[in-house]
Amino acid sequence: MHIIAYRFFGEIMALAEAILVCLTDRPMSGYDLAKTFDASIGFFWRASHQQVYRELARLRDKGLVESREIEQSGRPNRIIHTITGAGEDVVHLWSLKPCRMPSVKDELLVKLYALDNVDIPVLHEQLDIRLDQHRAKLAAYHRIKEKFYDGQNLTRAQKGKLIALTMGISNESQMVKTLGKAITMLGEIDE
Amino acid sequence: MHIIAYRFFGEIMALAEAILVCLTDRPMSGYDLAKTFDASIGFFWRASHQQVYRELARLRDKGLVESREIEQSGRPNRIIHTITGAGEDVVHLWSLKPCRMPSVKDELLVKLYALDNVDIPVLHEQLDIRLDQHRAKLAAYHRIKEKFYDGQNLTRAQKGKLIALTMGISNESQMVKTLGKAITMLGEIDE
DNA sequence: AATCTATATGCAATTATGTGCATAGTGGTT
DNA sequence: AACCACTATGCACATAATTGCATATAGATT
Repeated sequence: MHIIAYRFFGEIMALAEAILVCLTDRPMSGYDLAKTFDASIGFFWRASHQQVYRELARLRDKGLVESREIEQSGRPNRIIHTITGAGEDVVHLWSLKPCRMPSVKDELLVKLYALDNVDIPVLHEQLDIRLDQHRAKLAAYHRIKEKFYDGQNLTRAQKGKLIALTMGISNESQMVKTLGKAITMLGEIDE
Repeated sequence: MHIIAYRFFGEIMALAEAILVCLTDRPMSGYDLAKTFDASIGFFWRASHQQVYRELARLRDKGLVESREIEQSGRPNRIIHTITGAGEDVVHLWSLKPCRMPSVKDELLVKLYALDNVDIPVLHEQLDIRLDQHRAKLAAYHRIKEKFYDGQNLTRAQKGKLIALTMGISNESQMVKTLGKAITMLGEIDE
């Protein structure tokens, strides 16, 4: 019966679950959520503010979150969303389902693959830019780790976030190394 | 004028470019392309066979590929697609455009992030499954590298594919290591 | 005085992706 | 003899994501 209910809610929509997960921590407005997706959980699942607002409307329609408006003067009223019992059930059922492999889509690698049809100096620049982006991401991860997860007495919830963050750090530092190698290899071709 | 032409063709559609890139190598049928997306170029840009056929129809409409039918008996006729001059121009213009960062979407990391709302033994299994998937991918990359790119006299086109493949190998072996570490960290929480 | 940044919400239109289905013969396995 | 995998193409529908826009005010900077 649970499974039928889950089917009814639609099969594959991990954005919904990512939002619900954020709301298990504390009730939030769409704006708060959008900021969260620009930072912490966004490291593992990217979403724009439009996506967040649209998904919140759907979650409200399905009764997975409850929303109440907070009066404000000067700016639009805040709408605070709270996860419901049904929402928590959905999160739990989702946690039991197998994970899909993340879908790979990297233009930079396609350009390397297509080296013979590509402007090489420009590609070189693009690799440098990407290297900087990964370095920046790595630095941001490190800052967060030191700020929030460097203590000894971490809750289980914090430990989970730390594991995810640690994976992010490993992957980013690997990307930095690998891009350096790719730039070297590309340089050797130029000669 | 070139830029206007490019705008006209639609801004961001790297699937189109990935297909065109494949066709610079040799003319191919949709079936061949779909297989290529299951293997080589698909390591860097995933696409299903439906996506490939749909995109081929669009490329034909825009005059970026030319298609001719080959009679076959027993099974549907093969339709062989050849890249046009306009198609080659699009590839070259695309190579000059900055690359977007690949969008991160990994359910497994979201589940780690959401550790407190997740079934831990099931998550453990899911991590093991993912580990196997990355090991399999790594093995596949190695097989291809040894089979096609281990010689000394590589063309420039082959060298590009080798760089991309090398990055793939680095990333996958990193994922294998990191997942191992994550599984260990998760185990320590159980205690 | 004008511009920029942050707060706060959301629609409309387009593009991209995924799922299920339909067709149809050949050759190999159980 | 029945079933499955491979070859080969593609439609229809549904869901997801991106881009551009729209509104509105406070406070800080130039």
